Amino acid sequence: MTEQELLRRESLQKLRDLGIDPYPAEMFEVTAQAADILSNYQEEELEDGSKNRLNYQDVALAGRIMATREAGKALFMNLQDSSGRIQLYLRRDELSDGEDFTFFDVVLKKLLDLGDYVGVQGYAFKTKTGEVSVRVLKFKILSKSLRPLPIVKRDAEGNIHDAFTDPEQRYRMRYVDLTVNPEHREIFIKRSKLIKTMRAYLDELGLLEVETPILQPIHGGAAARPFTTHHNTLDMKLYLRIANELYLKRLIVGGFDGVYEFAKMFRNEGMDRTHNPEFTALEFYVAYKDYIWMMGITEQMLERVARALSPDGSATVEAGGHTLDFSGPYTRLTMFDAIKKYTGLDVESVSENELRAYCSKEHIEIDPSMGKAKLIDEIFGEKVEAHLIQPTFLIDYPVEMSPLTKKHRSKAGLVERFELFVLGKEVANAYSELNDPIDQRERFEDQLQLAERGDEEAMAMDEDFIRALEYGMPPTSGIGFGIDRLAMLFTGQTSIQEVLFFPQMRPEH
RNA sequence: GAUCCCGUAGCUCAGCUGGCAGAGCACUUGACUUUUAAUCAAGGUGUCAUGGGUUCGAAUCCCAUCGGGAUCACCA
Repeated sequence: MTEQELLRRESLQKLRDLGIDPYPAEMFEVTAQAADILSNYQEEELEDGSKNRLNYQDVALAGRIMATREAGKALFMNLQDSSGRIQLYLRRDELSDGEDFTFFDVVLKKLLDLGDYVGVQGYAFKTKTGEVSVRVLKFKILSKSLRPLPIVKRDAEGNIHDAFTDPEQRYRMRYVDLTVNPEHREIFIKRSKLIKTMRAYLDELGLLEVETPILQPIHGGAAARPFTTHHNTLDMKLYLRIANELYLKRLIVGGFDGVYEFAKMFRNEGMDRTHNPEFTALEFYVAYKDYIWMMGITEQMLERVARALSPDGSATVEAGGHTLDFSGPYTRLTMFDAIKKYTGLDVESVSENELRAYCSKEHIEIDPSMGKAKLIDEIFGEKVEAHLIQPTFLIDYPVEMSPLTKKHRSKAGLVERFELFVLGKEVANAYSELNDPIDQRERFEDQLQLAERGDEEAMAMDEDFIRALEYGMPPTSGIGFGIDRLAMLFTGQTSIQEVLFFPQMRPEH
């Protein structure tokens, strides 16, 4: 243990010796928050120049002590609660029992440490320098802190000194990060608001929030490598879901007109600043709609999110050096037109071999297992994606890349699918869902062939899903949003770890 | 998975042409009844990530390992 930890344990024992419980059991009733008092405290000046305090004259607050400034027989502290920080002013004569100054001189000045949780009762006032503070008449220790917090100081110009910045420590000890870096709290509050706004919108649309299995016997609905686990009683292999799409569509088969799920997905793939092994998706499916309807819904929903998260209610977001405008309608570009626009290449009229030649010339990595559709996707990823800064719908994908999507109503070889790109990144993926069970079986069979060709991510046949479609699924449109990506976008973060409370880390020791 | 950078006090960091382990904040002791990066006086911080090597001597140079970050590859 370090010197400071030993000292804190000694303080703990001394408190007990004085008959003070450092971890009392009974609740402490809080009647006010720091931010409320700071923004709403009022006083009036009387004719004789004295002040008449108008509100918060009997308040109880609780939180952590984050700074102390001793001034002889007076003491200033900064108390931090979940709303912010407020200054406390304590006087020895007001916190002592007659001539016994033990509580002030020993407990408050010696045994109290930064980071301790305390509860105080008193009244709001303004100090000589004009700072709204709480004059403390009763003071109670609620929980003793045994480790020193990093001390982050902010000077009069707002410059931060000795910030707690090491990403490794911030992620491993997020509780410390959240305590000392209020700007990081804000990211998570915004994330929560993002999800709340989306949920409210979907509820208004009349969709039903549902939950579907995380442990799945077949990992369907996306192209990705799964985590595997084992159920002892059933003695069978199970997969952590890589997607929930096939389950949500079963619910549409079952007669729900619209369902949504905020779902943790698990993918056993690489980790970097935009990928965590577990991540959150919002998926929703609505009967009797198509992908064109879904584009309109997406525009409405994201515009509402942008306005809810921006301080002034505007639909624009500053991120990655751009001002992103989420008010619809967004640009709609077919995949082939997008490639033509940014490369001049007309992928529709060229052969697979010509595409291979183009990729070699442009140093785009390809392998023999790739078909024409995959080559087009590679070219798109290399040459187009990064240009799609403002929200853009990319529509009408080759059928081979989209085994769960309905064939295009008028364009042969394509499907009714769109992906939404913002800041060069995909944030949503939507289709008119394939509901023809015979076609769906053929698509799964094509996937099996891809698997035999060496594609590790090809989808597996799901007989029960086919059976469900055979009973009949209404025409349906569905979409999936990457919630972490959206959170990054709307909070201006470039690393997924900054929008996850507990990003995946290697073991510490 | 590959490449590069980083790891020194509780926190932020300096020290790296090899020669006694450093600063600010935090902490300890004392002064101060409206301070606020409080101030003033005095004081102690340590497995220099871990293990090995070179050397009279290693925080410093070399090798390996662990952890993190950035870039690339794969993916959402």
